[in-house]
Amino acid sequence: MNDVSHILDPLNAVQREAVGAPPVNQLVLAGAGSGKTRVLTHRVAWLIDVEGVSPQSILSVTFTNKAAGEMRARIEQLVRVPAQAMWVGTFHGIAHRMLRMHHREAGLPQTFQIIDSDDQYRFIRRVMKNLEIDETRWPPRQMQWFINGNKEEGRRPENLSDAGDYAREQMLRVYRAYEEARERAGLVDFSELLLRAHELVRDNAELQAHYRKRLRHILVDEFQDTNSLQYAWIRILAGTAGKVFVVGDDDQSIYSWRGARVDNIVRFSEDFPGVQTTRLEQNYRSTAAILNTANGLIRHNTGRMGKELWTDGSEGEAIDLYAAYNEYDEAEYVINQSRDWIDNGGTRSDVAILYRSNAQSRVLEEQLIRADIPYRIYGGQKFFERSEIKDAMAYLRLMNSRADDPAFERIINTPTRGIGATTVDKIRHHAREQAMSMWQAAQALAAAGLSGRAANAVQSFIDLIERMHAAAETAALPEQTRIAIHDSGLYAGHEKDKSEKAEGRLENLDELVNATVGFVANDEDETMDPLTQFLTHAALEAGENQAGEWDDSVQLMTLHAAKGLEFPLVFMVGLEDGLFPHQRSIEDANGLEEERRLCYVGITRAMQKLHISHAESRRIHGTQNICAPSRFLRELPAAHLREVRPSIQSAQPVFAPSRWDTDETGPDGLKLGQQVRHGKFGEGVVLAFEGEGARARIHVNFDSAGSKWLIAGYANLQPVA
DNA sequence: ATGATGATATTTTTT
DNA sequence: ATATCATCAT
Repeated sequence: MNDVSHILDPLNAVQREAVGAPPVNQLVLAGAGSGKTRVLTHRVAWLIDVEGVSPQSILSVTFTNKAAGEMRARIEQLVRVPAQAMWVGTFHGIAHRMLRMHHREAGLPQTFQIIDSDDQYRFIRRVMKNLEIDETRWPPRQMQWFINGNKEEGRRPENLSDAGDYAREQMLRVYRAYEEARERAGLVDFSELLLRAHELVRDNAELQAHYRKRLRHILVDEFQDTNSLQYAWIRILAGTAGKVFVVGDDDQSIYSWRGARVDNIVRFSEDFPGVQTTRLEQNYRSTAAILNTANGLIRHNTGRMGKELWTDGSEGEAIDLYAAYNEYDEAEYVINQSRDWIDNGGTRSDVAILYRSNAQSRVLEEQLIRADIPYRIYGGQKFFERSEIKDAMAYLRLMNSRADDPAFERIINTPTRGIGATTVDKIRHHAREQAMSMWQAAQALAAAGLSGRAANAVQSFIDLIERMHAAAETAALPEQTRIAIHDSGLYAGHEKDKSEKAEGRLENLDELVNATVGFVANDEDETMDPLTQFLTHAALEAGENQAGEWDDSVQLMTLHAAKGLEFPLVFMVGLEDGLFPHQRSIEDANGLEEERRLCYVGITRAMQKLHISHAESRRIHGTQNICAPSRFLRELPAAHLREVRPSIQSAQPVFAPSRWDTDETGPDGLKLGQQVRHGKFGEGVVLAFEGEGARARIHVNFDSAGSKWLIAGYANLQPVA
C-alpha cells in the first residue's frame, strides 16, 4: 500500500471524501475559501500516486492562465512522479494545442494565427464596410456579440436562419462574411478555438476514440463559469468511460453575461452517470461574522444548490457599515481606516478596496495620492493589448503571413506613409472582388489601378515588408522583433512625438524586444516555429496587467477582478441602488441575483475585517445623484453589523429616509444637499448649517478643495442649477 | 494628415 | 465628467 498521508493529512473529512473517492464522476460544490484548489490538486495527486493513473491520462482545465500555472505548480510539488505529460491548461490553451496537433483534420492551415477580441472587432468592422452595412445602425459590438454568442452555443451560420427577421438577416450576413474572410486569412478567434476543437472531436471518429482512450480523467475548475460549448466538449472527451471531476460554486457565478451557464452544474448530475456530490462548506479564510453576513445575504437568492459557510475560528469583529455624505467622504473614511490598520502593524498590501465599476476608482485614487498612500490598480490594459505593441506584432504577423489581412490593414499606414483611407478602401474592394488577400490586391493595384502617388506609396510598403522579411528570415526571434520595430519606422515615428505618452510607448517597444529575449521557445515543438509560438503566447496569454510594481501598496479592483483573491482588510464601497446592484441589472430577476452573488463574492474576500460603505450623494456621469442605500444592505443580518456614523453630526441610520429628504432651509435659502459654487473653492455640496444670522456657518464639501465650514455672510455661495 | 468640434454613451472581462 | 469616435475643416 502506498503511503497516502501527504495527500490526505492536510485535508478535512469532507475534502478527504472527495479526494480519496474511487474513480467516479464527481461534483464538488466548493464554497468561498473552502480549499477548492487544494481538493483539485490533491485529487490529481491521489489519482497518480494511489490509483496509479498515468499523468498522460489526466486533463485539468481552468479559465485563466494564472490558475492553470498555479495548479500545475502545486500538483508537481505534491506528486512523486514526473507529471509534465499531464495536460493542465485553460480551455483555450488546450483547444489550441489540439488544433495545432491536428490542424489538417481540423481544416486549418499549419500556420494559423490567433486573433484577440480587439483584432476580431476591427476585422468585423472591416467586413461590414465591405458589405456596406451602416455601422451606426448596426453596431459592430453587437455583431461581435452575436457571432461569439452563436459560436459558443456551437452554431455555425449554416445552423442559423434569419426567420424572416431583417435584423437577424443582417447579422447573419456579417457572420457569414466574417467567417469567410477569417478563414481565408488563416486566422482563428477565441470562440473559434473552442468551436473547432469541439467539432474536431465530435466529427472525427478516430480522434474521438483516441482522446477518449487517452484522457481517462478530466478535472474542471470554476465549473460554474463554463459555457455551453465547453460543457459539450468535456462531455464528448469523457465519453462513457472517462471520469470527470468538477469543482465550482453556483453562488459565485458572476459571468453569465459572457456566456457562462451556471445550470451546467445541475446538468452535470443529469448527464453524467453516478455523480458523487460533495459540499465543501468549512471556510478557512474569514471570521464567523463575515461568513454569517455572507450567508445571510446569499440566502435571498432562489434556486441555489444550497450551502452554508462555517468556520471553527472566532467570531471576529463586526462588519462596519458607513453612511458617507458623498464619494469624497467615503474615500476619506476608507483612507482613515486603512491608515489605522497600517499604523497598527498591518501592511498596505493587506488592504483591498473593491468597487462595482471602474469609474469609481478615480475619487479613491485622488484621495490616496493626496494621503500619500501607495496603491495599485488590479486590472486594466495588458501588455500585449497596448496599441504600439499590437502594431509591432502586426508587422511580425505580416512578415510571417502575407495573407493576414487584419495585420495588413493595421499597419499599412502606421506610421503614416501617405496611404489614406481611399487607397485602403480600393485595396479592400479589389481584394473582395478578386477573392484574394489584401496583400495580393495591393500588389495588383500598385502595378495598375492607383494614382501615381498612391501606387508609389503602396509599392514602397510592399517592398519594405519584403525587405524586412528577407532580413528577418533567418534571424532569431529578438532580431526579428527588432527589425519589425525599427525597420518599419514604428520606433522612429514615436520618437518624433515628444509627448509623455510617446515616451512610454518607446519603453514598451523596448520591453517587447526584451520579452522576446526572455521568451524560451520550445525547440521540440514541430507544429510551430519560434515566431508563431511567440505570437500565440501573446494572443493567448496577454501578460501581466502592470509590469512589476508589486511593492507594498493598497489594492484597488472591481468586485469581478477580486474573485479568487483574499485580503485581511476589505472595503466594499458604493453600496447604493443603481450602482450596486447596477441599474442595468435591477430590472430583471436573474440580473439582480447575479449582482447579489457578486456582493457575496466581495464579502467573502475579507479575512479579518470588512467595511461596507455607501454614499448618500454621488456624482455619476457628471450629474449629482441622491442615492438610496443598496437593497443588499437590508438583507445583511443585523447581528454582525455595526453602523458607523460620520463623526461630524447626525447622520441617520441606513434604513431611515435619507437626510436630504428634509426640507430644512439654511441661510440664503440654501438647502441641504444642494450644489453650490464658491469664488475660490469651486463647486461643492451643502452638508450642514449651524447658527443663525450673521454668525451662521455652512458646511460645504467642495469637489476639489475638500470640506470646509464657511461663514454665511462672507461665503457668497451661488446655487448651481 | 492632423486637429478641432460635436455627438454619444457610460458594468462587469478572460481567452 | 469623461472618453471615444465620427466628421469636417484646414
